[in-house]
Amino acid sequence: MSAVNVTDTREADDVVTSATDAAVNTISNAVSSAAQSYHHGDLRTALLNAAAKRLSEHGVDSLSLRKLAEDAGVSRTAPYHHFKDKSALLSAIAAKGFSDWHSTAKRIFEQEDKTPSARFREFVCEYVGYAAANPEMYELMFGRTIWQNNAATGDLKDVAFPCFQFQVTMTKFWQNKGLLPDNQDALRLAQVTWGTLHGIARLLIDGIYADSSHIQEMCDCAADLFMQASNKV
Amino acid sequence: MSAVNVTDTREADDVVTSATDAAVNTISNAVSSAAQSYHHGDLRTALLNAAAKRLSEHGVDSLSLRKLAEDAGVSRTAPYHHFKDKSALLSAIAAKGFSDWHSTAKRIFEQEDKTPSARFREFVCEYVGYAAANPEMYELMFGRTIWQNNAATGDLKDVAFPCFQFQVTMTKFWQNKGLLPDNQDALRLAQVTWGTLHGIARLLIDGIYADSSHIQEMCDCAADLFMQASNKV
DNA sequence: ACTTTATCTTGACACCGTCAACATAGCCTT
DNA sequence: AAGGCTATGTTGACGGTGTCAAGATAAAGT
Repeated sequence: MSAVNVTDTREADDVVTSATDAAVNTISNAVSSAAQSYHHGDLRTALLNAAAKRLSEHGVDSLSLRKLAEDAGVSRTAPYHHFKDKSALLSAIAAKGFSDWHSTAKRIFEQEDKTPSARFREFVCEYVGYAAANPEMYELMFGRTIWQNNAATGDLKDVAFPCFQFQVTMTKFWQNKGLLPDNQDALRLAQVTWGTLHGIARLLIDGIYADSSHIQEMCDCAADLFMQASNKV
Repeated sequence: MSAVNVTDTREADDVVTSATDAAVNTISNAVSSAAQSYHHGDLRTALLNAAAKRLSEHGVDSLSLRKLAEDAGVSRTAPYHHFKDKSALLSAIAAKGFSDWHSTAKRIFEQEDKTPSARFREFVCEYVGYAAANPEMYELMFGRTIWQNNAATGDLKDVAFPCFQFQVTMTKFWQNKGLLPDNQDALRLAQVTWGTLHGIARLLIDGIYADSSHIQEMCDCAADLFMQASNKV
């Protein structure tokens, strides 16, 4: 009865292919661990992958748990065994984004062969460029969807805060190198410089009074502005 | 049959108060023009008022057409006779926000009795202060909800663009007064300075690595930064 | 072998935006 | 004044959403 029941519930409308599917499963199980038996095998990552795909292709707004479940070939409520709710799933995606960005930032910052000034300029461009190139991911990472009401998961904070903190570290370095004014508190200055990049990114992403064809000019202008401010009178 | 039908559909469960309601209507009609007859009288503004209230109290996310309709004492689909869709209603609210902000900005900018420097500093504080004091309205005005996919109404653009343009006008003025570096293109500089304010505002509103207790310090830091940049070497 | 536990399933509920079809009432024309 | 036009209201219905509850299944531990 049990075997019949499985076929009934999952493939009642397609008995022919079920045998084939089973065979494929055996192979793909060994290779990619993507099972199609009653228990999925690695639904969590399957959901995250599907979400990342949908996110970049159709935007954060059209991300529904039900669609993701369908993508993963699983019933609507299955995701709830891996994520507390939708917000938790979004947080998990954003966490990966922060992790990636943190690496990128570090890589740029630690290029010993380039002058601090060049690295600073590159960082500005890369930041805005990343946002413009991955608008939906940026929106998710730095948008209210996740952060409002302190809805962020503990896991997310664990990844995001070091990322924020790094901004302060870099700011201090640039202050020491004379690229940024050292008559300002490092934390405030970090908030303001980051705010500038964040603001430009958001204006670009949301299409408010800024066009992607002007990214380079805007970044240059911002970098000039900051570095000019450090040239004492 | 018609009178009976009205009572049936609208107050079938409360025949007792219907007479009282009618009496009240006669009065309130003369005074506040808020009718409760079959035709509401001024549903459009009633909806906008209800929306503004809900917006500030419960946030943009919990704004549903159905709730607004209920607030206005009207059926779910009635709003569709006044707004094409939900987005149009949100645009209308945002339009009022832009109109208000534009006035505020002008008022600050045109204070002849204060020095340009003082006005600049005040503008920075007022901008961020407005955002922090009206987070939901700010989110609506400058958030992706309205602007993404070029979904903004023509009416909205008509109000918002002059508001954006004013930012450039002010920037030029401050450049002329030597408060902002004049070796930068006014449009770019306006985008960057505005971006800074926008970014700070968003970080504050979304609660990302910035706390409302530091608003003043952050504004001062930003203003210092910009004005320092104009002091040539 | 038995039980526990993790995982997945269907069913159900309360929302939501929106369309279609119909009802009402105020206004305009004749 | 009578009759129709149009603006504005109404209910009904559809497909979509997140989420809970209760039951089915399989794997893992005893």
